Amino acid sequence: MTELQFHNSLTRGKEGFAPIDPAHVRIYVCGPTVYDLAHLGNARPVIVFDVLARLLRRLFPRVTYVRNITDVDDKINARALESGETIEAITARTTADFHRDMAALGNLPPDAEPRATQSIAPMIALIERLIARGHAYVAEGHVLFAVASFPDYGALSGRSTEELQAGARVDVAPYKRDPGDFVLWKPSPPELPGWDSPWGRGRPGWHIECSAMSWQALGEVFDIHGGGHDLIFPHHENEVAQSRCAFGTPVMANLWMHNGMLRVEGEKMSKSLGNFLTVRDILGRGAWAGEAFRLLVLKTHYRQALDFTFAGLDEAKAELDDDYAMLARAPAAPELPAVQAEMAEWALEPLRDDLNTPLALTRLRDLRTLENVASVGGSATAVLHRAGRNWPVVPGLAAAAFREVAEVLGLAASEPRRWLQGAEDTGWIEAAIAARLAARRARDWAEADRIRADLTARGITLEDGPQGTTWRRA
RNA sequence: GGUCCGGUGGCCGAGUGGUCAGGCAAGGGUCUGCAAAACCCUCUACGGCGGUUCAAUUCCGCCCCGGACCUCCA
Repeated sequence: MTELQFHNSLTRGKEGFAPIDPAHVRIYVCGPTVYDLAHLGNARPVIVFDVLARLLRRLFPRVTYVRNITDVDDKINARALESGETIEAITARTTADFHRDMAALGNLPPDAEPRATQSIAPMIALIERLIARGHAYVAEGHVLFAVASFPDYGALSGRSTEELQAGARVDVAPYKRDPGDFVLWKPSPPELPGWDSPWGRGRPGWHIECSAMSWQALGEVFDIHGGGHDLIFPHHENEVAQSRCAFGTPVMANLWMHNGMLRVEGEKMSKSLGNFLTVRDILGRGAWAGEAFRLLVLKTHYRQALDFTFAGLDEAKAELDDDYAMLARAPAAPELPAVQAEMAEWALEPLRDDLNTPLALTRLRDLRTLENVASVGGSATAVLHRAGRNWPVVPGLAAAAFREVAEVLGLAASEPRRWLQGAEDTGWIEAAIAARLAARRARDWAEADRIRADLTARGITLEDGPQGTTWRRA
């Protein structure tokens, strides 16, 4: 059995994973800023860490997965100013949209979803602690983190303080002691959201919320912190500085996992390029699109850059069609729990090695082939050779293992018939099939073929099998 | 410019110091009244140049190409 190991951004290498509390794994992932519909780049970390959470739940007695909602941010303020909609309305609507979109991509909700606006008190407590310990200072109504007070600053992103200073932009606020110092708290004018604080009415800086919310939900030090690769600097670097300095701990989280960026048709996704795609845009292509996108994402290792293409989305749909066709014809699982468990473990094993979903998917496809061989006919030799096992080829067995593995990946969650045939009224199709059956019994092949051609023209594919004729939408 | 990550067959995409990735597409076959599905076969690649090694796509160096980040709201 492969040791459970993950790539740690902190050490830039793979490490064996052992939770601080073996009975309880604690994960924090940076969630969305709710000012607009989720785009494809937002969806990737949600899918990746959903699979991670599902895997860990299978391996450990208890998992707490926390993903925040950032509902105080200047992007939100700007949006409210230009649209006239209230901040509360924007964040409430966008949060609901986010939940709906993520569910449509097959993601389970996190165990806790704290909101920044409901975590102001712990943020203030944290900032007070940082000031008391000499890691933060007040200047012109702002509270700033003093980078120079934290020797390990830059360790996560792999930058020295000198490099950071050299890279500092020209406009450094004059009240900063050091160009790298960042805002913990800033003053708010009356027209912007604000909370009373020891430093006057104000609002939090970007980074402090995650330190506060992870602390509240998971404690001073926890197991895994995740997010997009672009968050390593400055966001995560600053989180680490805040949390470690506030609590005097050697780490904030033991393991830092970052997913690669998503591109669209070979280009960076941006509004100016006109290739900005929201999750909604994808979902609008059909009932199949959410799951197909999920598969597309999982086909690439999470740390690699992912190039989204519509051709790739269609290919993912075609693969799911075949998965569901197999599931639809597979009989109930035979009573061979030990073999079934072995098959599932074999397919799931790559996930233990830094969440290698592409390899797990390859093995999932091998389980599909195994089931097809068992229930339709063919040779299992190649698959059994790859697996290095001599599993019995019994109808229903590999399909049961397939379902088990697919559940960890959050795939194949739909009812097969529904996926293949849709939800609309299908009486006319059944009638046509009956008419064709009558023609075939009468050996009237011309009429039988005419009926099939007619159905084909309407996007219905017929499949004659030993149990009669079934159909699916093309 | 700095730091980091990549370059695999028509496309996507794992992995490995030497005997199999896989998927999609394409071609051929088995099966089928004809089909579809399924299964089988074919297509045998690892950016360039050096180096280490009995052996490198896999390790090392250099180069080329691509991408990410380089802060407090552009």
